[in-house]
Amino acid sequence: MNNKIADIFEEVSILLEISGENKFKCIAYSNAAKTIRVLSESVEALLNKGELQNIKGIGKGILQNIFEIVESGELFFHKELKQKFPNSILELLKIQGVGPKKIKTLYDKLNIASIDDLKIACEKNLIANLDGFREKTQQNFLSAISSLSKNIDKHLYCDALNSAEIILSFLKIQNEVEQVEIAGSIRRKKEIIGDIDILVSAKEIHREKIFNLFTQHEFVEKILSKGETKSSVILKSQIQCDMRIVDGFQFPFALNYFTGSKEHNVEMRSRAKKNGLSLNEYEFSLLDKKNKLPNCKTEKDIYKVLNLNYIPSELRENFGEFDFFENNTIELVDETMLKGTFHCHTNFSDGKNSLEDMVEKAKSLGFLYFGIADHSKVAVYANGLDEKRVMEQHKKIDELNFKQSQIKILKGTEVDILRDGSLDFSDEVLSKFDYVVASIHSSFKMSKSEMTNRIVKALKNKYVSILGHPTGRLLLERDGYEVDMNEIINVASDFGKSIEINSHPLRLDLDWRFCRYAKEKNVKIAINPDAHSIFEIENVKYGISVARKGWLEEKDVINCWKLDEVENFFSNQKR
DNA sequence: GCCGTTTTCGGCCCGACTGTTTTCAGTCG
Repeated sequence: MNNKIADIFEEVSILLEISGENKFKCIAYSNAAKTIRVLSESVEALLNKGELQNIKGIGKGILQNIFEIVESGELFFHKELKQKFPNSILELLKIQGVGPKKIKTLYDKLNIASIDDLKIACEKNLIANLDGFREKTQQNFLSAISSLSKNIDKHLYCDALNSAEIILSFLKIQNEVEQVEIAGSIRRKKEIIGDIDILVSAKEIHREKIFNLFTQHEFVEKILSKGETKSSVILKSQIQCDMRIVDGFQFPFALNYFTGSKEHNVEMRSRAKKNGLSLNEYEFSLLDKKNKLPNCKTEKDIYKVLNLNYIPSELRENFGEFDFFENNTIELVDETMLKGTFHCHTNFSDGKNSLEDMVEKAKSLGFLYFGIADHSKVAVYANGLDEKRVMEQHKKIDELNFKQSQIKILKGTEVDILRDGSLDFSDEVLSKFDYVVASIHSSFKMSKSEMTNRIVKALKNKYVSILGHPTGRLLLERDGYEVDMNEIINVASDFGKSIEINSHPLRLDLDWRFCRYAKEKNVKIAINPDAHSIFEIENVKYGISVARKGWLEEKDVINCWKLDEVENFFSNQKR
């Protein structure tokens, strides 16, 4: 229900904008949608308890609307708005340079209500004759429509990071560049990245040269815009990259601003105002001339002026960080804290490398323990192990453990959760492993409640230690299966089970948005690479990013624990 | 439509860039 209400409010917000409504009314609906989407309790429950109206951003009008949707399943006001325009009209927003105002004009004057309509109108040269539109705008529309079909507006975090790091190293060696940092959603470690933001500080006389070096570099495919402080390009990797250059003293302000998120910035500026200051991307300025202008050399100083402790970039989503950092700080988990991992495949099933090679790689990464979890027998496509081959693998692991003591190899399995929630090995076989990762690899299309029950049943098996990739999503490729993640976390909490953050760049599943709830419920997290080769073991770094973004600390992540603590955790689960 | 440590009305974050204009509206982040 929460998502349904959020969807409706989001659409209302956009449709009101297209209708030319007061923009703050639109923002109010959009804010309400965002607030409702991230509630950890259902709207119905909050409504029953009479607590819904206490939530910031939900006033009298929105509350009435929520009540109507809960009661009748729809919102009359929303239906009425929708009837004013064809359904397809919202897709026009996907086009770069098209916003609500242009949509209104295009619809009123030329009856354009879809991307196809717009393309045809451009090709017929109809746009260039509209008031406020000319030839250039028409060309831009056509080019934006063609990039849309190339899907260049969304990228995996790892791909965007790789491209960004190439640019970063190029800029770092330029003499004219004083400071350079990756900002934007990469710095916030979002799982999906729209574009790359690079921030540079340099003397004004050098700016033009740096912009030229950047835009004329061989990694650039196309220049989108070039101004005095900002330049945008499309890279050969098909990712848009924006670069800004500011003065040295402006750098912390600009870094903070261009890291975002937008929602975080809005709150920063509103807090500045309450402190008699105005904040922009370059500096603080005084609203009340009687005050003294604060001196800020770092981002930490900026937060301090606003009576906040330093907020790590990953947490800047206006997701509760402002309340928390007024009086608290947090030391987020980081890569140096990892002592091992639990979900790696070998060539016993569908991994590319041998047990020995995988263990050697784990040693080289400084791990103290290393869990093997090959597929179970039903995963025929992945050469899953039957009971006999499990025993062979266990024998091999015992031998390797006997031969060396630098790293402890743990015996695990990634057992399939079958359609009915039972597991692919009997309890007797499961009892022979040090730990068990249980995952779904089949029958994705079940109803939300069936899928939730399926996973809950598996979690209740006393031999299950860790729930693997809890939604099965493949980012930008396949949505996860429908599942009530709050309920899964509740059950994991009741039964002392761990949930995996699968660190494969395509998965990053558990999603960071649920980590904080898991932490609240004392559900421990395992950061697992799901490695199918020695190189993929290093993917744990992406899992660390998710964990940081999900507010997790060393104590919340079992891979950060000592070997005996981990072994105790697993054996206690079986009691 | 929401909100309040200058409260029940009058604000609501702020600036760069583009493309259209000839001073600015729209979009974007």
